[in-house]
Amino acid sequence: METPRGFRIIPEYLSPAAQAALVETLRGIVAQAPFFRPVMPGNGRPFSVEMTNAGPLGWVSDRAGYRYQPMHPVTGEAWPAIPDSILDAWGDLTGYPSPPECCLINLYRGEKAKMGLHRDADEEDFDAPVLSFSLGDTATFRLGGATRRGPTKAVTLHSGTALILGGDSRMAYHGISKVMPGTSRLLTGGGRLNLTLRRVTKPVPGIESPRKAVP
DNA sequence: TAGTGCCT
DNA sequence: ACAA
Repeated sequence: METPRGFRIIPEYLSPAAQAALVETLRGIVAQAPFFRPVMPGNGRPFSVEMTNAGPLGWVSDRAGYRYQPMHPVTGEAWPAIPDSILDAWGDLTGYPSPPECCLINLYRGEKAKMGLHRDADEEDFDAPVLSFSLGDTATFRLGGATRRGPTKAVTLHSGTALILGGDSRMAYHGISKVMPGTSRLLTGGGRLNLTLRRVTKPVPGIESPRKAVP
């Protein structure tokens, strides 16, 4: 298949030291917002991955549907803040003028943990790219096209790899078809973490919303 | 249809 | 393909 122009993959974007530091930060986030297992809308079938979020809005799924919401579905607490290092990476890699509002954290444990073909379509803003980072065990990512059926391309994601779905690939179907247990020692107890950053609401025109004051 | 489970 |  022809690779879309807005699709970018940056192997080793995060150094081993940066990965270790990020995992440490994520430990704090997970302590505040524990992983939960979402279920499918309607039939209530459980996901094979566990999830939590950081940022003003978190992505959740339950029998009622997919949505973004400001609180953890189990604890009712607000999501923790997105780490500064991740916000910096968003600016660096996307150049998008507004910050991401959701950092979805997916945990893949064991051979059965997968993510079927889907597309990120619950946002209001489809202009912003989707940025994601891989941590821990190596995985096979599949990139499809504009429909759920049709050919897909396999992309291997190692720990530290950054991936961007932007432009003509923003609405492409994609998923994780396989995770190879034991291929990384980054996470205690093994497994794979994926961080997905998204802008959810449309930025208000004229507001650049920098998070650091300009001296 | 962000699900599983066959089959080729 | 499935079946809600």
